[in-house]
Amino acid sequence: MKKKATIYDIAKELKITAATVSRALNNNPKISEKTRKLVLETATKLNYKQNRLALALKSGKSKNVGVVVPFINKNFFASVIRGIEDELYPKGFHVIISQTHEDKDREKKIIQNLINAQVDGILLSTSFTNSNKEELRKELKKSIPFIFFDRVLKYENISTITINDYKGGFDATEHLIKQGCKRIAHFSVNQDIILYKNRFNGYKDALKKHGLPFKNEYVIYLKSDMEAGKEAAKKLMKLPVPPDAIFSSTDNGILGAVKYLQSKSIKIPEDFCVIGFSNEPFTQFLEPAISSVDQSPVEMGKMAAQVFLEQIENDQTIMVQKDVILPTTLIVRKSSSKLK
Amino acid sequence: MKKKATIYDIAKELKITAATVSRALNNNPKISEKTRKLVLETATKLNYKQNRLALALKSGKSKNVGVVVPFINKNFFASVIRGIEDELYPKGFHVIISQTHEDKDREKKIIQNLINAQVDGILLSTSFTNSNKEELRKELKKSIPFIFFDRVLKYENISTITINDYKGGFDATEHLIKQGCKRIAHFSVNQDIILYKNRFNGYKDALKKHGLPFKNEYVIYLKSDMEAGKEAAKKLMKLPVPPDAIFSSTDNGILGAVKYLQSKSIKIPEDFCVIGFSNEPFTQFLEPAISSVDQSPVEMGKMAAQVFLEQIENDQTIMVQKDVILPTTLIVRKSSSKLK
DNA sequence: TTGTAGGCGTTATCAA
DNA sequence: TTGATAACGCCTACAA
Repeated sequence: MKKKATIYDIAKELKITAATVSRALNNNPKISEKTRKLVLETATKLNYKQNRLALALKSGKSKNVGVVVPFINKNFFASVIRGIEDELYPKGFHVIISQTHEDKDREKKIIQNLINAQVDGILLSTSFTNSNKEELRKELKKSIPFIFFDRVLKYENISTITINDYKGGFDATEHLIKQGCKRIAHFSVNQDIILYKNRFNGYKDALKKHGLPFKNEYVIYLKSDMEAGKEAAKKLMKLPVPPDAIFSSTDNGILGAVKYLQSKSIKIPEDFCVIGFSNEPFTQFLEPAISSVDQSPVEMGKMAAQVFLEQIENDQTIMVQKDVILPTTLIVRKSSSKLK
Repeated sequence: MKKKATIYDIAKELKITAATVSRALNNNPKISEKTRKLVLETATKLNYKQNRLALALKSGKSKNVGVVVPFINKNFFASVIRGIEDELYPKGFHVIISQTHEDKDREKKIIQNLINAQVDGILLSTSFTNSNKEELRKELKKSIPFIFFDRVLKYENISTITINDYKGGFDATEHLIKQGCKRIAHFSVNQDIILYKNRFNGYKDALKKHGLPFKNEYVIYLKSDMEAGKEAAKKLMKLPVPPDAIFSSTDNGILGAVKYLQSKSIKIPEDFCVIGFSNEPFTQFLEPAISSVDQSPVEMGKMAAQVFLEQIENDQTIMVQKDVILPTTLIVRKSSSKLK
């Protein structure tokens, strides 16, 4: 358990000074080949490793970025992080992850902690609702780039990466209409999170475009889990005029609905069409396979990382806001394929 | 984009010295109430944040830990990381994640990078095979704790967290036998990864215990994906005497097998029983729901974190090796429920 | 080409 | 109770 070697150890060994060692290690041109070679040899001999902490303190750049998500063990977020890490690792950045547990206070604390740790930027998908927007603003008035992805809040000078939730909702709904569905219900979630509102608006506008009436009783707000989906489907099917299709803003919700409908021997897609959102892995394995809207989460992560890198590079200039909207892809599977 | 405040800024503001400010901020008893209050007020006024980097350099403790996995967007690893972060965050640690992409060279480099970044410990699930054991040893001879989880290599003084893969394999196989299956096949993976070998051995011993013959042609080595599972099942069913059950070391493998069997109108579980390993979320949603062996990945992460914390605390004493073996849980679902 | 010296932000030791 | 100073490991003017 011996102490780690420093440039001073190398210097002492060679009877030169630490500055020279530093230069040799950093390929500084102003140094003789002999010394460079000698230093390099001694470095490996002593098993020297550069202390990134010292460098970070000196340079003011930690080469760490913070990524903040509600939970990491959710396929969507894990995939975004995959994209971020894939993109940032080759540039020498380390990715620090933190989970908010959907807790506002925890989120705030996490952001402060990351700032204290001198991360070079923070990429986050918020648990905050708009009501907390003002409170969060203070934290964001820092000298590092913040980038929101997926669950975003709009602030001046803060970049965002989202998917086109509106179009995703619109396309999914229009697809159901084109399959001949006439009474399309919608599962939504907390409207404080803007992306759910956007999907909802896409749904409404698709109905309008095709002359279908919007009915309040066909819209249900539920948590994103299977049990809630079952309950919601049950409620819908008890209506005097039940729907003949559901567009759900979450795959978990539609999963519950499918299970409920199957338990009532309602045939999908013949009698009832469904489509979810997120294209979770399980949707393709079910029988029937469930149509869904793909969000390409890995791409989202890469894009967030790229925007971050851009902002880092232009640090001389003004921090420029950039709002990237990624396209969605409608994945049509059996659950909504009524027509041949 | 103003510069961050330091304790010197506070000191200057109050016409005292930085040392005093430091003491006030750290609740050092040797300080007057007045000064403490004044410092605290000025700190918030100037929006002072402690620079963890400087502290880390000074103390030699970065309060960061590295977590190394093949890919983060795989449910199992994401869940382990969830457990790790949940456990470590309250203790003030940040979790840095890196992905090896199953690439040995990349893994080695990642470990070096993390050490350079002065992490206080590294928790990893390796991509190395035993053939690379010696090469990796050098990296591990450092002054920080290393902890292997799930995919482990055994070294002296390095702790490991695994599940009881042997018993998981044994229980799964025995369960199939008790359901009346007589010709049980096995899907395995790369035998260089010890956990697959252990599951395999559990399978063999269960057969032996119940007097069933072990047949080499019933064992197939495949990659963990659906397509490979389909192929493997096809191969098995073309045998002169095809099996009547499969115990697979991966859920993805068994998923492919189920799809193939269903395409051939073979009834599960009536005519054929299957059981997987890992209890991936999708297994419970399929029709039929697939039996599997649960590995409680979140628990594994928590345990890995706890072992790390123990080793950090005892840093005065010898680093003591600890091999934790977590229990598996057999999850019986329809796919292997032949008996009523 | 190499050495000297200062500083990044903290804390700890010793003096006052 | 407070101040002065050194140290953590590295880099970079500036000087030699």
